[in-house]
Amino acid sequence: MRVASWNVNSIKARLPNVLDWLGKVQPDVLLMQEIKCQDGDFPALEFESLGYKAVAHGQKSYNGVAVVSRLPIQAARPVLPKLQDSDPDDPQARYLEVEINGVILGNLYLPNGNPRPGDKYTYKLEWMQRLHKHAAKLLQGDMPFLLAGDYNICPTDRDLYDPAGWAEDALCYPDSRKAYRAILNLGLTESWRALHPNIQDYTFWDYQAGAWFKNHGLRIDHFLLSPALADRLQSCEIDRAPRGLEKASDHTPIVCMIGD
DNA sequence: ATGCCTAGCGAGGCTAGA
Repeated sequence: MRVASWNVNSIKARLPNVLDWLGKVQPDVLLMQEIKCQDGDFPALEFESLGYKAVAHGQKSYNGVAVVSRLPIQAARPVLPKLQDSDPDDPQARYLEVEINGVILGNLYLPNGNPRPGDKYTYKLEWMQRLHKHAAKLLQGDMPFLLAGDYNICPTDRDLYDPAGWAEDALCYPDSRKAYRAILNLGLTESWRALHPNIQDYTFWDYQAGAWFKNHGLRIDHFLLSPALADRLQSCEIDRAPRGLEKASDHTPIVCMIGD
């Protein structure tokens, strides 16, 4: 099963690019983040014409996640559980979990968290606690799973072009990295780094200041695999090509090959 | 170092992203 993740930065603005890429790369499943539309406005028919069924969990203007799959989607759960039942519901559409081929795929758009400190950073850390708790629960179950998407976490100083300049940013700040490592330390495998221990690459380049041209990027999109799924991991590659096209998203796709 | 881009909303210049 070939599974890809891509923060598309608006599915309406990116539809031709995404459809072209699907036709070329032919993943079985694509997890998308920042679709920036409500469920009813998601262009499901265009994906169906390529043989992909779509499930969207969106909201007006911001955020939003969606899964398209050419394998049957056996279940879909558009919610990351709260820490406490008494906590208020999260109005932001950032998580959509599906079951495909006996695998749970959690598609996530983790909060950016800037400016830090502040309410947005507090929300980021709370959201990561929720993800941590949910990962621990999934590990107690029988199904292999992955948690993939835009983590808005740059795991180490090797994962960006200018560590000193970004040290205080919510993507790199020690508390952010610590919360991310705590999730990994439950026993999950970050697929790209596991297979590429010694190279530097990125998944995001800002639109501004010639960041793409200068290769000023960050690696913030990740696949975290449960132990059973990590055993089946065959490859994981960042596909830079879409970032260089016209009307590109500021993120580029990452693709995992999972054996049967 | 961040708003030099880009997108949404909606109709002018805000918010948001990383």
